[in-house]
Amino acid sequence: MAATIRDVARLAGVGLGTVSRVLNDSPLVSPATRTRVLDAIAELRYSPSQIARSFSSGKTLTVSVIAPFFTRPSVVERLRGIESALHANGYSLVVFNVETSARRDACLHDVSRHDRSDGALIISLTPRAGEVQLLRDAGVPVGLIDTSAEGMYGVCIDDIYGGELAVRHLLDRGHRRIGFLGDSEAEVQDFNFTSSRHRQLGYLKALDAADATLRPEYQRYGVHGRSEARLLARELLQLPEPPTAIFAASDTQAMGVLEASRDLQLRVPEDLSVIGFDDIDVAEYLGLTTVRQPLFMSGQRGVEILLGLIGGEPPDPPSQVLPIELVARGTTAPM
Amino acid sequence: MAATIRDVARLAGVGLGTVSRVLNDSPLVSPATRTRVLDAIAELRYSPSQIARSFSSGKTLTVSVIAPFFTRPSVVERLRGIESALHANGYSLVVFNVETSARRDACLHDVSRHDRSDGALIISLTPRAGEVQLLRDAGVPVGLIDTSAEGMYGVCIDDIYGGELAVRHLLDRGHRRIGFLGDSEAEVQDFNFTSSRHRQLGYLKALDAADATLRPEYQRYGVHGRSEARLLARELLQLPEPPTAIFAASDTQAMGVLEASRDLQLRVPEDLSVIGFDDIDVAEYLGLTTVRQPLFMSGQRGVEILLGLIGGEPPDPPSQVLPIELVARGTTAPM
DNA sequence: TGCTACTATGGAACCAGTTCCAAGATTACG
DNA sequence: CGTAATCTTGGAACTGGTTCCATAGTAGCA
Repeated sequence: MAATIRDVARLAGVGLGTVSRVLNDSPLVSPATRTRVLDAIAELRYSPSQIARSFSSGKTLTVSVIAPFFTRPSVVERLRGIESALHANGYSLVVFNVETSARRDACLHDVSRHDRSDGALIISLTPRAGEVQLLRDAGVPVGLIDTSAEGMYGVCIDDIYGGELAVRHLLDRGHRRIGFLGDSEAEVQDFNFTSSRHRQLGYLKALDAADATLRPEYQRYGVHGRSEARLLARELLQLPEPPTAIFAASDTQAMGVLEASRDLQLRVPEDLSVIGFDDIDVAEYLGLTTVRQPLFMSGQRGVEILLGLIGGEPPDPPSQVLPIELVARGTTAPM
Repeated sequence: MAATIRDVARLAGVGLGTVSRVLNDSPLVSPATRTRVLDAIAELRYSPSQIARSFSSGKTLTVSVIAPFFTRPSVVERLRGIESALHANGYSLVVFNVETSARRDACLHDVSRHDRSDGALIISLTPRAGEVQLLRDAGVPVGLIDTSAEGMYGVCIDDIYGGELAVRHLLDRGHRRIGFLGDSEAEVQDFNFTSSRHRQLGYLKALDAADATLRPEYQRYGVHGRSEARLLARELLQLPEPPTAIFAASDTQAMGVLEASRDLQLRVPEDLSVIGFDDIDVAEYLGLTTVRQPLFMSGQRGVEILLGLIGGEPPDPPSQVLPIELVARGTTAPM
């Protein structure tokens, strides 16, 4: 049986409280006593029970992270930022991977039960009005990453502006027939993802500002993934009057577009310009032009915000907007 | 203030034990009483404190996962398998990302403090003899994934055989000048990674069996990563008598080799055959020939083993070896 | 009817820490 | 030297569950 704080107290010949004080680095212990206690701790190879500690103090030093499809490169990179910042602050992270809408709802609901963790970070999933209310009522500290919601705190980017940035890059190079490829309606609804839609809004806005004709058939939606995007892109490229450039709502989907152009023997960027979003690791390898967002940093900032909330300080401003930038590589060219 | 089990007992007009029994689905409660308790629970919107529960029962329903470089695609895929299996069994996972040897040692040591979790899964990091002893003494259930150690339990693959498989594939296609590209000595030492070395042993074994001359200059080592591999591959390919095929110890490193051949205007597979290891997601996209190992399944199996251990049943056999297979794609061809 | 066996229930004790109050020891200072 | 202020210290009470023992109630059976 492992030693308890009482065993230590007995061996050191001091009281319970004194041992607790030593453990918590309280200044209210004389050096001599402290030494005696530390010796006893070493002798008994005592290590305090974290569970008992959490139980009595009410702090778990743990944060829950709800991440949709955590194998997606962009999500992984955010998680790395989160882990790094949490670890630096002595916190652990519990990961919940959301791959179905049922799990999404369950996770958001469970978070409000405020138990095993001191707070939660939610990646990319936008809480609906009712859920926001639930979370607020429960009083759980929550930080949003890659999304925002009325009355909640977090970090995000301006996806609309990002979409504009991408499409303006294409317009500037003389493209007028520009396709868009984004997430399926079902996915957007089920998970309440917002970024694909916002990026599309930016696309529409940029086209509008340039007086380019909008063609509904140039906008395609499919389940997020390379192979789905490949099929959609093939459809786009086989239209009677195919687009000369395609803006994919994510780098992963842009990879599907590249595959499709390979399938159809189209050269990129000579016959087709392709631009993605996120600047995930492989984008550089592929020479993919894309809109870069600070993924790692989003995780770090999310943690800062959340730890602030846990400490009782609401961040100001409530929602930080991180900078994004266009990274021009080899998959886009003038017409 | 949240309601406690005592509030529920009072409202339902029953004893503490009875409420606890209802919560734990004990059959020793009459239907009428159960209903009364459930009503009280609903009325108070009571939800049991997980921490208190863990504290008093000694079970945390949580598992720690120690993962080196958890952004590497292969690791992420294993994590997904782990999360999926843990969630199916009502467990949560706490992730520790190891990116330095100091953290590796700290994590392995912390696990033995058996506290916040019921057990641990260790990915790819082989415990050293002293660490094995420490873990055994601490009595913490531990499952190893992608590695094995004397007296410990887990799942792995036969990396030596995998290396042979890869090299035989090249030999069969007439290649005799075959390079190998693996992890740096420093990395292997610091983290005690074994797979790169084992794959190299398979490489040596296959070459030996084929009476192909071994050339020390054909074997290069560098920090795991695409750009490092790219540099090493460039060195290999600029030798007076360059290899006609390269076996990279991982798909990520194989991508570096592909970059290097692009740099040097070498066509793959016409001028150079390239084979990787793991069959990560992008391998298919790149048409990379590789040795596939069941990553997702390794996570699942690891969880099965660990939960068995937690339940008191040592797995038989102690170490499972998962099947691997060669996936021939477009980056390898006959000379 | 009386005795046994089993079901249902209440609640004290326990898990291992933290917190805080009371009290003893020591120091400062007039 | 006495008194107040400050520093140390001990330990009871508390956190919110689970467990288990004692007991009341009930059914079964001769």
